[in-house]
This record gives sequence, C-alpha cells and structure tokens, in this order.
Amino acid sequence: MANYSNLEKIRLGKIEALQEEGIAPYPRRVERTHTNLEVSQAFQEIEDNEEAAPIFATLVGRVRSMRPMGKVTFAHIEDGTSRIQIFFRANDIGEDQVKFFNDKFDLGDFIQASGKIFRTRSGEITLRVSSYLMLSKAVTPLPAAKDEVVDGEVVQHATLSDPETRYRQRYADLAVNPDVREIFRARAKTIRALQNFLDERGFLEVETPILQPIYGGAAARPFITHHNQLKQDLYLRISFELYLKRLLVGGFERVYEIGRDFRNEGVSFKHNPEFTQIEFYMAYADYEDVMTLTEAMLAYVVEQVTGGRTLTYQGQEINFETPWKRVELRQGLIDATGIDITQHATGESLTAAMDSLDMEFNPAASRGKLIDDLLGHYLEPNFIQPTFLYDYPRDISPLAKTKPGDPQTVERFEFFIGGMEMGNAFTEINDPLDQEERFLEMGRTFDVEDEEHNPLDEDYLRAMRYGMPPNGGFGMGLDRLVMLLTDTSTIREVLLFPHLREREG
RNA sequence: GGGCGUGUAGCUCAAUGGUAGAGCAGUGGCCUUUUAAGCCAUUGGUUGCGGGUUCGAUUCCCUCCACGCUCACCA
Repeated sequence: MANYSNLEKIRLGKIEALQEEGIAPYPRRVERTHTNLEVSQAFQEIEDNEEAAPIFATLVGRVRSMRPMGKVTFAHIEDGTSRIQIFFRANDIGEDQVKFFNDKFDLGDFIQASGKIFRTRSGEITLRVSSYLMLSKAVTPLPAAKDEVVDGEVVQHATLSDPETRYRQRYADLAVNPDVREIFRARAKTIRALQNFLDERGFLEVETPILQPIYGGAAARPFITHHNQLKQDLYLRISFELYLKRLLVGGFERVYEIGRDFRNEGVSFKHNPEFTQIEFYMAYADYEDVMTLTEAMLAYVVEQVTGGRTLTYQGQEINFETPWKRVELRQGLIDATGIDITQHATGESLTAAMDSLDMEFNPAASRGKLIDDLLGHYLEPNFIQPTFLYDYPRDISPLAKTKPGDPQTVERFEFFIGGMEMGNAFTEINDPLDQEERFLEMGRTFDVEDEEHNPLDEDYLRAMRYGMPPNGGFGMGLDRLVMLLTDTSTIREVLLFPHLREREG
C-alpha cells in the first residue's frame, strides 16, 4: 500500500470530488484532431490570410503550467510533439468552468481541450478553450518546480537533477526533462542509421540466441541461468560472434546483429552489466576492408544523427571525415613508451622492460595482457579523434588470424574515439585446425575454474569444418557510440533503465 | 572490492552543538490576455537507517544503506 504524501492526499481528495460530481478521472475515450505541433504549424500558415477559415482543434496533453487570474486562466499543455498554451475565459465557458479547471486540475494531469486557435496580445499561439475534459488525474506531483517558455523554448527553473531519482524513476525524468527524451530519440536514430547503412550493402539482419549452452566470443564472466524443464544450465550471451560466424558457413555472406550482451563484470561510466552491441561479419573481406567500412559507416551514422561530420564530445571537437588515423600497435607503443614489443617475446622479458615505466601492472600477466595494459594506459586516453590501432598480440585474440610471417601478431584492430574503446575487429580465423589449436592454447593459459575461460565450443569447430569463407568481423559498443553522439559522460545517460542496486521501497 | 564525497520539505538548495529556513510547488483569498504572472495569508520535516558522545546532535564519532566521482576489475 502506498504511503501517500500530503500533496498526494490533496490530489486523492480531488479525485473523490470528481467522482462525486459524476466525472471520470480516468475516462476511456479520447478525441484529438491535431498534435500540438500540427496545430501550431497549421495556424501559422493561415493566420495572415483574412479569407482563411479559423482553426478549431481538439488537443490533448499534460498540464505543465497554470496561471489562474481571476476569471481567466492560462495553462500550457505538453504532448509528445510540443507545448501549447490554452486559455480559459469566463465569457467563453462561464465562471464555473474556469474555476473547475483551477480547482480540480493539477500540474501533471492529462487534459483534452477543444476550441479555436488564436494568437494572444503578447503573441503566443493559443487555444481558446470552449470545452475540456479530464483525461488522467496525476496523484503524484511531477518533480519539477516551474518552467517558463521563452521564445518557444522551455526554460527550466530548478528541475529534477538528483541522479539516483532520475535513473530509478526514469519515467519522471523523461516527463520533466525534454533533453533526456532527445537522447533516446538520438539512440533510435543511431540504430536506424546503422541498419540502413548495412542493409544497403547487402547485410542481413539476424537474431541469434541470448540463452546459450556455451558462452564465447569474448573474455568475460557470464550470467548463469537455468532451464527448469530441460534441467540445463544456460548462459546469457557475452557476444554474438560464434553464432554469427556459423551463419557464414550456412551461406549468408554478410550478416549483422544489434542486440544485448550481458557481462557479469564491474559497473563504470562506460560499463553496464547489459549493454547493446552491434556485430557484423563479411565474407571475402579482411580487417583492412573492415576498417574502410567502419569509417564509412560511422561517418554515415554521425551525419544521420547530428546532420554533420563533426561533433563535440565533452568539450572536444571530433571529426569523422575519412580516412581515420591508423596506428600500428607496435609503433604506437614505441612512440609512447620506447618499448618495442617485438623485442620481447615473453611476458618476463616485457615485464623487465616495463619496470622503468611509471605504471602499475601485474608481473605475472601474459605478454598479451601486458601489451593490452600498456595500450590502455599510454594510448587509449589520447585517441580523441577516431583512430584505428592495429596488429594485436596473438595470445589475447583467439579468433583472429595471425599476420603472415609473424606468428606472435594477429590481424586485429580496435578503434577509439573520444579516448574510449569503441570496437574491435579482425580477419577471422576460418581454418578449423588453427581455431582448434587456438582454443586449446587458451585453455592452457586459463585456470579451468576461471569463468573467463571460454569452454571449448565443439559445435563451432564442427561448423567451421564444413568450410567457412574467409571473412572480416566487427563489433562495436552501441551505447558508447550514443554517448558520443549525445555528448553524455556516462553510459547510464544513454540507457533508459540503467542498472542500479536494489533498494527497498 | 579500495579511496574520496553526498544524502535536509514534492523539486532545487541554505543553515547551526541550543525550537531547521528560502524559492518554486501546495492550501485559502484578490485579480478578464498571462507566461518563473502579480499581491496577501498559510500548511508542510522521524535532516537516509541504526547506534554512540553530550544537559542538548541535523551538526561531532561509528556501523549500515543508497547514490556520485575515482582506482581496481573489464577483449
């Protein structure tokens, strides 16, 4: 049972008063002739034309401001398109009707209002109410103090800003913060743009299992669940990779999936336990082809979402013109640290070289892990402009083909924007014997109990034995891309319902 | 998990080891073109939970909870 606040009790009293008068606080039928935006535009088109018929409209929306002034009242209502002012006047509808609105309606209520559109003396397009109806009574006040409309722009004077309330009660956040709604419109546009771009190039959008008997395709701890009837443990996927590549065996040349991955890891400004990933696989392509496609794809998406090829992220201008900067991992590390990783074939050797650096690391880590640490520390934060970092150590890349003549290095790149790792791609292994050997290698480096150790996926190897075309694959964190496009500094801002700890009440 | 910080009215924020305040919202009143409308009056608090020190704690101390920043972790 809800524990009602004083403000809520007053509103509950108004609901009772309505019911006593035979007025439904939550009626079933609604009428609407225009959206608020449509009617404003229609009015502007005809208002200078003396011959034109006046516009009568029935509008709906949530009451966002009320200014009662004796025998007239002004209010703003907001629908999904915009706000519009409505005007109640005793001469038009009688004093009782004006008073009824003043007394029984509160900020946050939904109203249906009919009348003629006109422009007030102070110049605002307004509906002169001839009749109105309660559509939905709000019991809880919206967490907004007061808004003002200046030149059509909503100016907020103190509104909900407490992050915890904003995330836990996202509905309230969305209701009072229009900027937040824009973030999720941009997110939808981003997804649509990615789909358009790939669809136009012959990619097929597919859906693969989220519940998987064996997880793989990335190094991360999974969430475990259980199917009762089948008496089977299942994992929430940590990546789509192994399923998408099975489809290449099946004859689809280009596939992609946009969906949720789940990783049982820490939470940070760029990590959420469930996050959205886009992966694509392209037969008859290698990682250089994928680089070219990545540049074009991101340029297209940025243009679709922002209208240009540049954007400002956390105060820094980022330019998506192609081609991007390409940095070989080995050379990048030489430039940043003086260490040439090709001179250090083992973790021990590399550790010795890293001792002179001002950086903490686990001396027992593998060579590949140490190199990953180095790039995360010395390179990643400096890659503000879109940058490809390519040719990675083999031992942290079990699905990537080695470089010809260099068995320690694989054809893999990651790309970075705004100092964040955005995605990862490689020339994919399609040799089943090589792949099996790489899986076994991984098995030896990981403790059997280590959950990051992917169990060997025999079915994936069987698929590959049927013959897999050479291909390039790509994965990108969609949430991080949306962060860039909306200039937000944490992943929680681009997730409608970010993960928070459970809280009583 | 570690470190630092925050938690006061519906919202945004003050304040002090001695009865907890403002603006907006709310409530009552005046007001027929306002727009943060205005004017008058006024209600509203277990100061995150629990404990300790103290004559007295919202303030000082401790546990816990939540959130934020950060480090670690993280393909």
